[in-house]
This record gives sequence, structure tokens and C-alpha cells, in this order.
Amino acid sequence: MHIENELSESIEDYLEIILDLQNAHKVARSKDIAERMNITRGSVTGMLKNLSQKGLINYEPYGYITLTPDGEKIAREIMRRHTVIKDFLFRILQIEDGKADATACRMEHAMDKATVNMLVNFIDFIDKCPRAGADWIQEFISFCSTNNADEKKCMRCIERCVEQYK
Amino acid sequence: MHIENELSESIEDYLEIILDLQNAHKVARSKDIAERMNITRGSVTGMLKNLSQKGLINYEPYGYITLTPDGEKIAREIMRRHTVIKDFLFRILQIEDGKADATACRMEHAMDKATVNMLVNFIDFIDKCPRAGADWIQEFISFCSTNNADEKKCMRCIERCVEQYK
DNA sequence: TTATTTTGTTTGTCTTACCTAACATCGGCA
DNA sequence: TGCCGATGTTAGGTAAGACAAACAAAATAA
Repeated sequence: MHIENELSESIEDYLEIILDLQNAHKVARSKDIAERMNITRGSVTGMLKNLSQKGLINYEPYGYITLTPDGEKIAREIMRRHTVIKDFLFRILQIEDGKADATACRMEHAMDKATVNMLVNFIDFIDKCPRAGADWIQEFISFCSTNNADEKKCMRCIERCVEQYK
Repeated sequence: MHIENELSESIEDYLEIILDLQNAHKVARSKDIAERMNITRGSVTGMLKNLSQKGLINYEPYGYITLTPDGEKIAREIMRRHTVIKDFLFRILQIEDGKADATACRMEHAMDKATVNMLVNFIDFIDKCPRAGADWIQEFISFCSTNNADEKKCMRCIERCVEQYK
């Protein structure tokens, strides 16, 4: 692994997609990568050389495409970010599934590992803390429609929370 | 305002910075833009022509640089995203100030208006919901260090929450 | 008002990442 | 086994956005 660890968003996308294809079919194929990225096959070849030269994939012309250990490590991390961010957008922020996925796809390049780790902690906390949890998320949804916290509802909500915890 | 509304991240950054400079000094100067973006003055000139041609800034060679109404509208929206995202990273996720700012700077291009609106709602909900609030965020911080919810602490925490609400 | 420094612009080049179109190779089937 | 469609590669081109260095204008100082 080299010292300079800054990869372009494009490269991160390639690695993530190659990992996904590899998981599904053992190896990735140029054509499928092109399809997933909505680019032409010709463009893929260029990037494969680039990735290969960076030591991130195993690549021979006309041969199988697989991630090297270094490449896989990075790909897994990107995929993890994607999963975490999408979960937050979809399950907490109530963003519609497809859009949550597309947005996560962009956000994953903007957040570093440590920041995503804190997001993981936060989601975990919401799921485990008795003051939060699934019913609390439901309250958030209703808060969004009314856009303010109804005092009377709050009292009942807290009581339910206490009840539920016992 | 044109139909095609897709602006590059770079353009969004320029607009945001120009707005900020304009707020501070009435007009933006080429040199200051270059400084803020960490690029050379020569690069700025090219983009100014581009922005001007897109109707986003008022620009004459050697003249004052100001945002047009269209440009300002976009700049304000980007700045708003930045503020909201940074608030979330800093105040909720506990990311250190400088890093929260830098990360927000990248994330603001990945999240659209509607998604940021939901994030605003969520932060608002956390601040207003009696089950959440500042003390709950404190609990999150302690959750992060222990990395699990201590049952006994939970009971006391809920009691404090009820107490506090009365 | 002239001389000097600062600021802004121009020009030509580079890199990244894409495209199209022509060409090469592979793999299955007649 | 040899041909054909699918897949992969090459070559040349484009666009965005940056750089350096030379040049032009403006602002400041003398």
C-alpha cells in the first residue's frame, strides 16, 4: 500500500462496482462495469489499466478482472460507507429508497472513515437507546408533517417510552 | 433561469465563496477567490467568464464581481446546505470543528435540497423532542466511549428525561 | 505625475475521464 | 473447424478545470 491514499471519486466507484460484480460472479467483466457506470466499454479499458498500475486490480488484456487485496480493502470500505449512509437516509431521514441509494453513492466520497464511524455509532445509539428507537422515529415522521412538537402528544409519548422500557 | 440546472461542484464552490466575500466586502475580488479556493488567479479569470456567461455573476474585465439574482439564489442554497450539514456533523456527530467544516464542504454537493430539508427537520426534532435534546446528545457521547447502552444508566436517564419534561 | 507593487488577464500546456469508431480476440455453434 | 456475434482494445478527440509564465491594467507610493 502506498503512502498517498487519495483516490478520485471515479476510482472509488470502479472499485466498489468491481467488488459487487466479483461477489456476484467471481470475476468482473468489462462490459458489466461499463453498464453499471453508464459509460462505454472503451472508457473502462483505460481505467482498468490505471487501476492495475496502481496495484488495485489484477488485470491482463482479455483476462479476468479481480481485486487485489489492497483494492478489495478499499472497495469494502467504500461499500460499507455506502451501506451506512443509505441506511441513515432511508431508515432515519425517510428518503425514498432509490433516491437514498443514489445520494449515498455521492456522499460516500465526501465522508471519511472516521466520520462514517461516528454515523454508525449514532444510528446504533438511536436503535438501542430506549429514549429513541423505532417508535421515536415514527414520532419524527409525524413531527415532519405537523412540523412542531405537540405538547400533549409529548406527554403521552414519554409515558409510552417509560412503559415500553420496563 | 434556465431549464438545465445541473452545476458542477466547482461552480457551486465558486458561487458560495463569492457570496461569502460579497457579504464581507460588498464585492468579490479575483485574488480573494483564488486564495479561498487555493488555485491561481489565472484559473479564476476563466471561471468568472464561465459564470458570467451562465448569467450567475456580473463581470466585466477588471471590474467588480457580484452575484446576479440567479447566482445569489443558488449560492444561498449551497451555503444553507453547508451550514446545516456542518451543524449535524459538529453538534450531533461530534466531529471536530475544522473537519466538520471541510467535510460539509464536500457533502453539500452530494445532497439535494429535499434531502437537506429532511436533515433540517431531523436536527430540529432532536432539539425539540423531550425524548432527545441536549442531554440525550450527551448520552450519545458517553455511548460512544463505552459503545453500549448500560441498562442501569438507561433507567436513570429516562427518569431524568421525565423529570426534565415536567 | 511617474515608479513600483498589486491585481487581473492571456496563452499555451497538462491531467482526468469520458466519447466514437475502427479493429482484435474470444467463445459457441453450424 | 471455421465463422459470427459478443466482448475487449486502440486511437484519436473533447471538455472541464487546473497550472505557469508573460503581459496589462490599476492602485499605491514617492
